[in-house]
Amino acid sequence: MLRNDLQTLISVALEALIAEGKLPEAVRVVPVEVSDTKSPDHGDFACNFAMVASKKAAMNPRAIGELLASTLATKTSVFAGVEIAGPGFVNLRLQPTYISAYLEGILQAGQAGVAQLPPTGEKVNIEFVSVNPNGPITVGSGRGASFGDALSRVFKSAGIEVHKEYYINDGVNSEQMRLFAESVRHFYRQSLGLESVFPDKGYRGEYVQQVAARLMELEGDSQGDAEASWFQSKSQDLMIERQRNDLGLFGVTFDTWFSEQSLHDSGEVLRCVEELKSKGVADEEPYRTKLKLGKGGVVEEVIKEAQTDQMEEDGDEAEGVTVEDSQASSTNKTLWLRSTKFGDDMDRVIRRKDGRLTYIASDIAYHKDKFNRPAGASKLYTVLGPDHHGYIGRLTAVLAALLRKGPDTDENNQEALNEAKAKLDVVIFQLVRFLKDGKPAPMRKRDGNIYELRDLIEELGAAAAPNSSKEEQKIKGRDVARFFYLMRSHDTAMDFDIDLATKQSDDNPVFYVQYAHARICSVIDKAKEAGIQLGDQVNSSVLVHARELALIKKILDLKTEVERISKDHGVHRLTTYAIELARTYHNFYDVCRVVQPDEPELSKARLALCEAARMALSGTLDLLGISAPRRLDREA
RNA sequence: GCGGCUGUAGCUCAGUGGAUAGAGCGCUUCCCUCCGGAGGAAGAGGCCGUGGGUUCGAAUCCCACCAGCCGUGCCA
Repeated sequence: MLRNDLQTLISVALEALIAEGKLPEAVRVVPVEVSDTKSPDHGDFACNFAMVASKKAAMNPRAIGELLASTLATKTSVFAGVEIAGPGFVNLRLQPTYISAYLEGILQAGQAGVAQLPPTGEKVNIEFVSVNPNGPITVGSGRGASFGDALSRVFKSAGIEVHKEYYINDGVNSEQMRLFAESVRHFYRQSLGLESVFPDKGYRGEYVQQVAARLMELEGDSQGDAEASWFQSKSQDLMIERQRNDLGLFGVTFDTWFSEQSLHDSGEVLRCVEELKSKGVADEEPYRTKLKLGKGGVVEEVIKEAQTDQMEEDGDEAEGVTVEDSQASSTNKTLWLRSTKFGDDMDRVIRRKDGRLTYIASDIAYHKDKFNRPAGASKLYTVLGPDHHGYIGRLTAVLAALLRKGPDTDENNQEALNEAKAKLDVVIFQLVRFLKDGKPAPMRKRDGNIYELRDLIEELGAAAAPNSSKEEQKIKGRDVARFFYLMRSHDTAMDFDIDLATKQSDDNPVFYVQYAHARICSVIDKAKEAGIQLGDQVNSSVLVHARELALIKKILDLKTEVERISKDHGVHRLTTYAIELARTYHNFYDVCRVVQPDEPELSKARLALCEAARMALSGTLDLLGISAPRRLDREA
């Protein structure tokens, strides 16, 4: 890459200066950074080394800059000029042919290589969406889905092996699932004309009735007297299938759909619980530790409270799972995970007095198991919505408890906690609000219906391509929805402006980017008609125009973006990059005519540049999970 | 009480500790002998919430405060 190559050149120059004794050894630890310049007056790139190293070298920054500049200036094939400016910037003005020569590398690497970094050997598991199997994928989950999927794509592009995972909360005795199943049962019986009472606090949404209708289709009318457990298992499967379809419509797929219940069935949960007991991080002593935390998470007070019967009623453990195993239910004591040893603000219940296990118990087994996908995974990412903020502490504590080695000492516990923090990254995305006619649109309606992701996709698709087929509308809707979700940092609350998203015109940034791609394709076609072909030998050195060079530099930036985003998860910057790349292309197009039959060499080189820009645009859109159409037609 | 997020142009928002803080929309102009005008160029518009600190240098990092959104405690 261009930037890396410049960094290397500077590092080599610095080494030479150190060897000659002109710079002290101490500056070796100062990192070399190459940054963009704001104004073309400052050259192509700038290096701030002189200012940063000034203190270490005990030298005036301009003096360091002079040394560096005069050394670099001898590389006349690379630099057209190296100047000191301002407080000590070394401004690098590159030879146009040095920049344009990079075009050949881009073309050789091809579409697959335009954003691809070499393998790092790192392996990660990323879990996202994971909504309960008692409802559809909502527009709220859409944010997590687009973010998690795009982040996975960026990881892969950054040379990291990725396993995408969806966790199904299908523990058999969850209260929510029971209610959901009874609601389905009610609608099923009702349609048979059987007597039925709608369950208290049951689910009324249209999708519940659709599940009942689908059951009728698949199983006929013979199940009117079937038990709730039958309905639970069947409706759950149908709901998961629907979730999978909706996510597929959105372009999101998973490598594994992992069943919570499978961990109970295999006995893995109980094995893990025993393991924690034998390690001494879980016990049945009748007390709970709570930490009163002050500012910055400092422990102000440790409260050790005796267990009362009332504690058993705590709401946060309400979604328990009954274990049929007699040995588990035979005990009459609460089993505590001493998570306060690992940074949690209170101990958590693993198993209640009556033998029911809480979801913490499954989380323990699940997190242990996750490291197997991909085999030897070194890091787990969990993408959660804004209401799950409280999970960070307890999930980290769960993992730390698993990882703890040696006896129960503060040092060992702290070390385990540090390791857990390094291996588990819980990424919380913030709230998304939908605006329609300038007003917030309700996510959950009074009649029990839910604003579903599939509704959003259809709505956006129909607006973007009113005369197209349903299939094309779905693609359009998906493209617009994903782009809008990803325009803002996952870390900040966003407004999704449906009115703007439904515009098929200038204002809509998705089409601005896709238009640039379509425009390039059109130019390539036109060139072909004029007898100028891609794939011919290209002399890139004829590309010396400022707009041509700016475009090449912008294309090369894609890998820099990928590398950075793989570290800080700022996926939204890809949308900014896509817009900037499109703009840089339009700038080029406006001034540099590609197809010029009387200038065959220049035409070929510019055509090659068009293809490189096309690959970069297409590659960026692919990272976002958005299509790169060859044509874009405005519809009435 | 504790935690998270936000505060940048009239509006919606970008912004890697760096030089004169950017884009889109809106507003005022301009560019089709033309490869797709869903395009391009120019202009007006800013105490970067407030006050301290760190730094050669802060919209960016740290602390305090103000305002807003969201989550979640304790008193049991």
